[in-house]
Amino acid sequence: MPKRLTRSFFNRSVHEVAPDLIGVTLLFDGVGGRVVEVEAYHHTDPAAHSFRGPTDRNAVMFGPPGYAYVYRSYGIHWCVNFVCEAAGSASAVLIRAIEPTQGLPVMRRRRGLADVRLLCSGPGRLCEALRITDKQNGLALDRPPFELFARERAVEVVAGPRIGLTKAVDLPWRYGEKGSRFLSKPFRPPT
DNA sequence: TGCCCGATTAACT
DNA sequence: GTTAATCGGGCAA
Repeated sequence: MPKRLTRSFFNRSVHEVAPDLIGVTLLFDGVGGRVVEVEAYHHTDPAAHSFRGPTDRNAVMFGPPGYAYVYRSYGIHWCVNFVCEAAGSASAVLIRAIEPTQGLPVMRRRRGLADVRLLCSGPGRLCEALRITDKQNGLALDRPPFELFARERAVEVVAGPRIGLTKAVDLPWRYGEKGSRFLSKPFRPPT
């Protein structure tokens, strides 16, 4: 039986937590799968929502670690982050892609798609498949409806630049499972 | 109050 | 490769 992650998993540097999340199983109401792609954001990072200080929207990022920060992207999609480090450090990991393992029929229905590779391969896509919205903003990650299970086998993690940014575009703070078919975009192989 | 624009996605050419 | 969709946050005035 896989081991559940506790909230203390997140009470570390966001740059340790982010790669450690690859291979972790994330379920929401029993639906989800293995995390295969994430990005790290830190309050000193110009691309982070917390960079300019606390606001109504990013308040959860300034709270204690182990909670979900959900925001609206482009007025259309929802994206979910896991808050890390000590309260007030305002750092978080954006969950960008999941390899679906649990609840495939309901995810297909919500997404209106049959192709398993497109169900959760992107931050907006996975929130639609798991039905995560702003109603989940601020929820604890170690309590239902969230469930997190430690990885059961080793995974090979690769890093690269984050996606879709106009600031701090070169920081290599995107992490993913090497060779996964469920990434939102492939990682460029080292030259 | 007004204006610009984004941690995206899908549907184009 | 390019672009529309769509709207709240954040900042200037």
